[in-house]
Formats: sequence, C-alpha cells, structure tokens
Amino acid sequence: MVASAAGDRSAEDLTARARIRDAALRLFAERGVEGATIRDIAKAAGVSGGLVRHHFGSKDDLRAACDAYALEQIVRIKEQAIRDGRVADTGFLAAAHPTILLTYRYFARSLVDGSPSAAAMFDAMVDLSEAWLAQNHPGELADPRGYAALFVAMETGLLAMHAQLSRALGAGIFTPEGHLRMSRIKLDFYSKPLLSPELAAQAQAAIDQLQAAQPERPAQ
Amino acid sequence: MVASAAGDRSAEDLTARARIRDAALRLFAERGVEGATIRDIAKAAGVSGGLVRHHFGSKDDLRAACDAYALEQIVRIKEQAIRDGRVADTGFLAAAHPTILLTYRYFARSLVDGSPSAAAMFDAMVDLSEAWLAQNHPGELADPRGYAALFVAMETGLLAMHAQLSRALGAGIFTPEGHLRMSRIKLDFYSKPLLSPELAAQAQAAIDQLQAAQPERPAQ
DNA sequence: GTCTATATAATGATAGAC
DNA sequence: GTCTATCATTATATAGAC
Repeated sequence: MVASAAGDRSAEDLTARARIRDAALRLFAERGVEGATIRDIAKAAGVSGGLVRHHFGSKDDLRAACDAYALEQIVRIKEQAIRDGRVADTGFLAAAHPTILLTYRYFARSLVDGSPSAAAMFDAMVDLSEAWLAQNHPGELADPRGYAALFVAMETGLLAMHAQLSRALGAGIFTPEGHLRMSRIKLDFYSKPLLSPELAAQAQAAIDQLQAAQPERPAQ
Repeated sequence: MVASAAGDRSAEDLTARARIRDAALRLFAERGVEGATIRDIAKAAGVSGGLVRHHFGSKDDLRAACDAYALEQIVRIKEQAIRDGRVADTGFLAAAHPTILLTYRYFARSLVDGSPSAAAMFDAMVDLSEAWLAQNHPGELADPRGYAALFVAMETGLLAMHAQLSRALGAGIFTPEGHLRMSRIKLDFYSKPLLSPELAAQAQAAIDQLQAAQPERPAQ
C-alpha cells in the first residue's frame, strides 16, 4: 500500500512549501497553469505571494515541482497496478486513495496543456500498457504499440473530461456512487465489443478504401 | 456532402470577420482561450487588435462566436454520421473534411476548459450515441446512458490528447498515414474485448467488493 | 521563513483618426 | 471597416524589512 506516502496526510501541519505545492497542484489541475495565478495559489495555501517565489523561484519552477511530485506518485501507483496484474485503471486505484485523483487530474490537464514531464510520463504509461498487452494479448494485436497509445490516450482523455462526464452522468465520477457506476460501465466497455462483426467488417471495408487512396503504403 | 459549407473554402478572399473567427478558432484550439491573446489572433488574421473588437466586441464574445460556428459544424456532421448508420467516429469524417479537424480540436479544448456551449454539445452527442446504442445494442447494456457518456468522453478525450497520441505513435494522427493507423487500431479496440472473461470476472469481483462497502445502494 | 511594497511587462478594453 | 495610440487592470518578478 501507499498509505505512508505523502498523499495521505490528514492534518494541516504541513510545511508551507508543501502547502504551496499542494495548492498549486489543485489549482493547476482545476484551471490549468495559465488560469491559476500565483496570488490565487498563495491565498489557497494561506501564505503570501512572496513566499511562493522564495520557495519555488518562478511559476514555471513551481509547475516543474508539481510535475515532479505528481508524476512520481503516478509512476509508483501505476507500476504497482501492473505488478498486481490488473489493467491500469485509474478508477480502481482512486477508490483506495482519494488524494491520487487530484494528481491524475493534474496530470491529464498537463497533458492537454503540453508539459514535457507529462509527455514523458504519457510515454512511460504507454510502455507499461504495451507490456501489459504483451502479457495478456500476446500476438493478438497487429499494432500493440499503437493500441497501447490509444488506450492511454483514452484513459487520460477520459480523466480530462471528468467534468463533462460527471455532468452527463448526473453524479460526480469521483464520488463513491459515481465511481461505482463508472466502474460498471467501464467493465462493459472493456469486456464487450462495441462493434458487431457486421459493423466491424463495414469499418474494415472503409479502412481498406482509405488505404487504397494511399498507394505509398502497400496492402499487407 | 458538406463540401459547399464554409469549412472548405480554399483562397484567402474571406471577409476580415471570417478570418478573425478562423484565426481565433485555431489559436483557441491550440492554446486554450486563456493562452491565446487578442493580439495574437489579430496578427494571425492579418488585422489589427482594434478590428477584432470592432467585429466581436470582447474576447468572450469572440469565443462565443467561435462556439456557435464550431458547434454548428459539428452538429451537422455528427447528425449526418448517425443518419448513415455509422458509429460516430471523428476519424472517418475527418479524412473527408480536413478543416473539420480543427473544429473538433477546438471543441475538445472547450470541453476541457469548461465552456457552456461545448457542454451542451457534449450532452447532445451523448444523446446521439445513446440513440445509436439503442439501435445497435438493444437491451444489451445495463446502463446505456452511462455507456454513451463514457463513449463520448473517451472519443473527445482522445481528441484532446491528440498531441500526446501523435508523439507516442511517431506520426501525426491527422496525417493520412497516422489516421489510417489510428483507424486500424480503433477497429481493433472497438471490435475485440480488451478484458478476457477471466479478467472481466476479476474486475466484476472488485466492483462487487466496492459495492459491498456502500450499503446505501442494495445489490441488484 | 515570511511578509509588504513595488517594478515591469502583458493583456483586454477603449477612443478617435482615416 | 480598418487602423494607431493609449488606458486600466492584472500578472509575474523582484527588493528589502522583520
């Protein structure tokens, strides 16, 4: 378990530096880096703007610190999930560790905004997913790397759309009820094919047509 | 077809108002509303900042105009896709109409940033997907509405992650080659279950365990 | 370590000339 | 319709006191 990690502290007896970092992580996740001002972060952390600079130098450095902190958490959790032989599902993990949800939201937002650290983490997640696929679907997929990339993009994209999804579902996907509902839906989504053989064949035909229009890539 | 629509003009003999709107749409899509300044938009459109105000009043009004323009395009394309009885796949449609891609990117970005118009459009897409599910998977899904919401969130989330996905794949998903590759992967993704029956049962057990911890919702 | 006060730059909004 | 010039606001960055 990761209960002893920094994510699960209870009281507010944290160092000011940690409070600033936590506040920045939350506001960056909610509003994006551009949308969150240093003043807002300082206010949320209960300190002055000057102290933010004292501890982190600049906004960019603050963001880098958030990246390092967030991505370190994610790597640990994700690797643990892979070791447990379970598909890397943010939902299941999140239920056990509520604070990790914010980190995932921060990560998803960083991916959309385009952070180098987040990009590196994305690639690492693709690597992990590819390894999972190699274990669980050996030789079944024509393009395992691409499949893994699609999977990670969809999972992180889903997280980036959490506000839309929560509203459409009528309940926050981060609440216990909403999360349970999401889990059921995802189980359906990942265990039953959306396209029937007929529709799949139809889609395959459309792809073949697309490929025919690109003679530089020979038919396999 | 929609070739006659505003999206497919070729030359730069557009009214200044249209050029401004197009530039705003592109920059908003690429950098978000906060990240794109009026000066940048004006420069990209080849006009002065004052003219932007003259035509659109304020940045918020400009954004609203982009929303109206973008979402009108999307509704039309999406409804057409549904009428054709094909799963609402951005990729297939995009191949035919390159300019629509930018609109989708703008839409995805608006969803992440939280625009009311985009949210309404998201809900409408969920409605359409739900209708598609009712036609193609009648009675098969326990939570069709939730499934539709998940599907739309994943598809739009995928679009929001286009930069990450393109980098991970080593080729832009909006190029002909990258798009073809993505199409193949998505066909796999939507026609073959990711979870084997064993893993699905394992996930089901985990969900049941979660539910047991929430006594307010009785087991069905 | 923490604060207040200030400098500098960028942004949205605006006024008025052509 | 289109421009240039400018204002008011806000943001980050900085300096220096306690």
